[in-house]
Amino acid sequence: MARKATRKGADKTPDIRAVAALAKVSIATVSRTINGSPVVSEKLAKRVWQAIEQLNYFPNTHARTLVSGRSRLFGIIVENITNPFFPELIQSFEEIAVANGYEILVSSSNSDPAVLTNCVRRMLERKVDGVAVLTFGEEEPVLDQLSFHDIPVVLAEFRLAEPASSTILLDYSTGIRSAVHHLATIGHSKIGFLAGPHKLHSAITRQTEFENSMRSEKLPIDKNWIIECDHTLKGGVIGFGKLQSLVGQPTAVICSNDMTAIGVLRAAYLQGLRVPQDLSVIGLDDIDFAEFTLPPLTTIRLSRADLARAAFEALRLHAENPGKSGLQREFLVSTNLVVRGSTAPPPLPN
Amino acid sequence: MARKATRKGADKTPDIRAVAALAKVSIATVSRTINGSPVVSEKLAKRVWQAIEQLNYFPNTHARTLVSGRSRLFGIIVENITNPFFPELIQSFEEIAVANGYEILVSSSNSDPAVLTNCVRRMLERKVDGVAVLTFGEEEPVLDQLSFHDIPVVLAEFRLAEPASSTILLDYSTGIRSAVHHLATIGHSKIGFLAGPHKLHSAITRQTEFENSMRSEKLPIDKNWIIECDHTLKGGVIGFGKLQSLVGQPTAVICSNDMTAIGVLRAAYLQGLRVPQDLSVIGLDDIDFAEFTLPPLTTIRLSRADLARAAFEALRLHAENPGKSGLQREFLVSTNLVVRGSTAPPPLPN
DNA sequence: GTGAAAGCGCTAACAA
DNA sequence: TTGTTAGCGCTTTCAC
Repeated sequence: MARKATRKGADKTPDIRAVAALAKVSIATVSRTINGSPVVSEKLAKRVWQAIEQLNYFPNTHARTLVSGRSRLFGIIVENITNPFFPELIQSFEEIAVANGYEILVSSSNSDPAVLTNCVRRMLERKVDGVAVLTFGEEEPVLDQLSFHDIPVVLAEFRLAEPASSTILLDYSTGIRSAVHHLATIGHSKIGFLAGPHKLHSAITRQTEFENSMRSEKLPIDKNWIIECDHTLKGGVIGFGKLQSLVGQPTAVICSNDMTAIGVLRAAYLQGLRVPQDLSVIGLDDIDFAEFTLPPLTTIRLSRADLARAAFEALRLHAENPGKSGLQREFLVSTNLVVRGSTAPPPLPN
Repeated sequence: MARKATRKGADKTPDIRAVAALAKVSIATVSRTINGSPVVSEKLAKRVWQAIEQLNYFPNTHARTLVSGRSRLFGIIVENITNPFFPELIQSFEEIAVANGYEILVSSSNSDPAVLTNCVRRMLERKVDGVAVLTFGEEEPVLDQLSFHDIPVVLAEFRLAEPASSTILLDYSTGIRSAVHHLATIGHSKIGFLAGPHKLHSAITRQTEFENSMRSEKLPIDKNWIIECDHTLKGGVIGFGKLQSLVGQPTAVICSNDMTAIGVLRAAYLQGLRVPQDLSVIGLDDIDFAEFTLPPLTTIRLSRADLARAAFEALRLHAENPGKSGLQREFLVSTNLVVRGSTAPPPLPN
């Protein structure tokens, strides 16, 4: 309010020159002060900071970027912002980025290669300092474009030859093995798996890990009980429907993600099946909502915060050491089983 | 792959000069061509486009912004990206923005004024061409800052004197009246309301609209049945608990948003109350998930797409006509009742 | 330790 | 119609 009176059309947002003039120093000194250069004398620095405060000055990022070649912008591409897993991931990533003086550009690919390509193009235009491609297995179409421009990349479950790239490995094994073991322990042997879309590497990996775990537990794998879904709630409903139409039926279902599991919960309820008495259900992700399903979902937790932190650290490492080699890293994000209410011993055969 | 071979360390991303040289024209002509200036001759334009293609050139946004003063960046600040309503909103906003050559900067305020202030500051630094503040009623702390810099703003349910601002009015009335009327029609007279946090204007408005509707329907308003929640699922659970602890109890509950309603659904279930036979529940928002709750949620739909479009159009109008007056607009986004399975006549008194 | 000056890549005003 | 040129606001040599 007081402000509005102060500001009268003509005067524009102050620039570095205005600060220099007010502090009676050169613009170079202002720049050095702002950037924390150790050479400026305390006396001048103080005058500069005072002027900055007085003018309510802040540097123009675009000018900075133009000359320094660094934008302090990271791109993050997710598969689908509408799946609760991703907002939670973005939230973490943003928090970390902002805390470290970076800004983020978010895009969802919606599983469409054309959209993905466009996302990357736009990020390139904005001169991002790095891109986290967290689409979990659809990244091919853009890898070339990205590495062609030498821009740092971090990928999930995908190794790239580029020196400015790192990868985040998801240790599905621990979580999925625990899940299968948990079910085996309480007496299940007929376990189905609702997979994610096979075009996603991660979906394949999860399924493979499930199969491996079943073998480890010496449990039979029935290929009919492995059904490809699409990681959406509706897909879970449909997938479970297919499972039900089979003659023999599993007593437990592990799902490739939580949304699918929530779909199963819903479908089971509508068919009069009680979870967990009649059917055990396990998800994967542990989205916030998993705690609140009915019954609360037993699920394999994949920490968004860990993922976000790994992605950020990887990008920062590359972005802040341009051209340096030997910086490729592999981050491991683990998974673990969270037992809640959707699993119980199988019903007694009648 | 082929690319990688092509690209050898030394050569950098092409700039406008490279294009000009290859096309044998001046950089001005390249600039004009790219920006669709009608004066360039077809012949030269063609040469320029060829060169652009050949070099895989794209303009540097920061340089453009620096000289033109326009960033083609819009900021969007939401309350909490973790509430499904907002990702859906962001998705729409992004689609529209990208289709129109804009990029977006997303931030969530998390209902924290300090965070909000910081968001705005960062957006100012990035020189956004406008900001959509869709926090639904917590915007005060930043209004000053924004208008001080003459940056276009669009707000929900809040009018600003600034010429470069517009507001989106939410017509809660239609939807809420329909909801109350719907309940009244099927026989409810004891209707409770789980409100949003009172620090949000929108929450107050929704509650007021509920009270008005009750009066219109000549239904009694019991202040004990109006409980302040926080627009989260957990908040809905708690709020419903409070409602249950009262001596007289409503036969229907309208919630200030869907997450609250989902909380009620959950709490009711755990208490052995059947929805809709024992209790009718109505939400507000119609998030994607509402269709999949058990039972499917009857709710008051608030279109994210409409909201996003209004916000974008408002911002564009101001951004593309800088300094022009008479551009303030008021957009009206309507609401309407979507009847699904969570409402039914009240139980007969026994 | 400080300042002058050269650009970063582009647009727009002005000349031709 | 096209080209030349002056900056946009900043960082970063290079002198002093």
